[in-house]
Amino acid sequence: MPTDKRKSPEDRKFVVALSRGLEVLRCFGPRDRWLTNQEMARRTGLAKPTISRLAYTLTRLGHLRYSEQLNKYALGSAAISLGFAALGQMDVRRAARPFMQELSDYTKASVHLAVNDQLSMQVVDTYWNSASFVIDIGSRVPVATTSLGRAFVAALPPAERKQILAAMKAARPADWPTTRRRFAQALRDYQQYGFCFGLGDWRREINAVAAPLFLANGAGPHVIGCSGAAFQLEPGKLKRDVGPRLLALLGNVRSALARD
Amino acid sequence: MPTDKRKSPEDRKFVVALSRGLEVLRCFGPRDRWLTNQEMARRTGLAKPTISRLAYTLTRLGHLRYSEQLNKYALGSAAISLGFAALGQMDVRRAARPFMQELSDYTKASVHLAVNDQLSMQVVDTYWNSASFVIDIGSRVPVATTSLGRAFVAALPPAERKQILAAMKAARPADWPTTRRRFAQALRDYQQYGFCFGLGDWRREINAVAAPLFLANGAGPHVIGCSGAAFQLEPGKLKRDVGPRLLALLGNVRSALARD
DNA sequence: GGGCACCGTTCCGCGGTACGGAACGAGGTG
DNA sequence: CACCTCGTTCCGTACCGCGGAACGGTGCCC
Repeated sequence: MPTDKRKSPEDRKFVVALSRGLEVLRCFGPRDRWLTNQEMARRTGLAKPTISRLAYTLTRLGHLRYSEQLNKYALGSAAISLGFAALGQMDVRRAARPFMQELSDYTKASVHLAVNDQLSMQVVDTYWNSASFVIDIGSRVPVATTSLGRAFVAALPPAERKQILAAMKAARPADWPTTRRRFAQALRDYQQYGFCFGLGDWRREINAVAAPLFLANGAGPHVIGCSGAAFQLEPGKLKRDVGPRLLALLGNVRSALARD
Repeated sequence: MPTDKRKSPEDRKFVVALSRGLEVLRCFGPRDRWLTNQEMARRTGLAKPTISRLAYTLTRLGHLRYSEQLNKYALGSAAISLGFAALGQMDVRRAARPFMQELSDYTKASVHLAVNDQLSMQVVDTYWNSASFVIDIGSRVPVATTSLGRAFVAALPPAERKQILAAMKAARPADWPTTRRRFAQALRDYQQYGFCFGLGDWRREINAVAAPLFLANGAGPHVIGCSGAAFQLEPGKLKRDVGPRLLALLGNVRSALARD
């Protein structure tokens, strides 16, 4: 469902075997460390022998590893390594570090840097102070219900925004009415303030603000957000204090990036 | 060269297209953010049209992104996301955190957690105190010349050790005599002390110790190491103070992992 | 501005590769 | 011991990916 693996009308450029292999890697969520052949087949919709071959190939390349006793596969170190190669090239991360740390110090809450992947926001950097509430590096949070996701969607050009909203509708039809309303609000917030809110709808008692950061390098927008206990970050404070500081932070990051 | 992409005698299970696609992703090192079609072709040894198709596929899947004005490709957010999914499942990382922090506090040097990938060690977690010397998360260091790499190789079962040494010989024939000698020494160090040294041969004025950590989950050995300025970490101190503390750290991590 | 060199994409026919239904083998269970 | 489940292997065929060659675009130099 996520991407239409079926090649469009006459797409001879699309290499199906590669796409399928990556789809296999993708079915390892944070939840499931070990997957059986069968489970991968179910998730990807591919035939068992196909999975068997792809998994074999991925194992030989180090992207998966195999447990003899469990007869199950898990992600291997090559997969890690691949992601980190990508991470090392994110100079935003380096540039944003001191400012994120500073905001975290000021708010006593956690500050996150995230990028989008499918219907999740992938947290690639985190700062926190009191050990109150921690999303670690590597966590993924849903686009639909978090300030990070809303800021991302709000920042998207209309065409792409439509696409991702459609994907969300398809993924969770039951939640769509709520989702739709929340994103409409998020869009208004973004236009009015420059940032979006998440007030207890991802996790109760957690409030957050987030704002997008556009870079010159042609990547999708990155998002920086600040989240913490609801009693500590009431909506008023987010709107009048934390949000504006977040925008200032983004400005600082942009000029730090422009400098070098 | 790294892995023999050419299928062995009669390996009908190996999916070449998938392997090639991943090889394309692999050619993005920390150094090179943007690669042209041609450069990828050169590095992988594949024909231009092949690269073109693979890159197209990877771009559609979000693992690469394309700059219209540069006519170049860079790693995309899906690649990041993939790596982090793997990272999130490394509970070693969570378990080791407090102990690594502690060792870093004590030595005033940096402490690293790394996994192996091909001929590099991939640093997946870092702690440091004084801002003296920092290898960030995401860095890669060579197996050949670092304590991290030596500890990894020394910990390998003989058959695999032979393989990786052969790969290193093939990659840098000129350095082989030195490399060979150094690894022989590393092996002795490992047998005698349980850890290996890196004394200025990766970067001058940097000394380090590292030791492997075996886990029950069937993954290759992880490695934890401590590195810092040579004048601060003289060989004697590494051998008598830091090294033994490193071994204690490993013990703590193991029992922390066994607990839950 | 014309010519040239270079690079990336597209074309297209062939070769062989990846596909998946069916058979096989291995554990586990009643 | 028969039965079930799950993963791998077998194998013929369809068709997918391959790469040499042609094409179009861009920048450079004379």
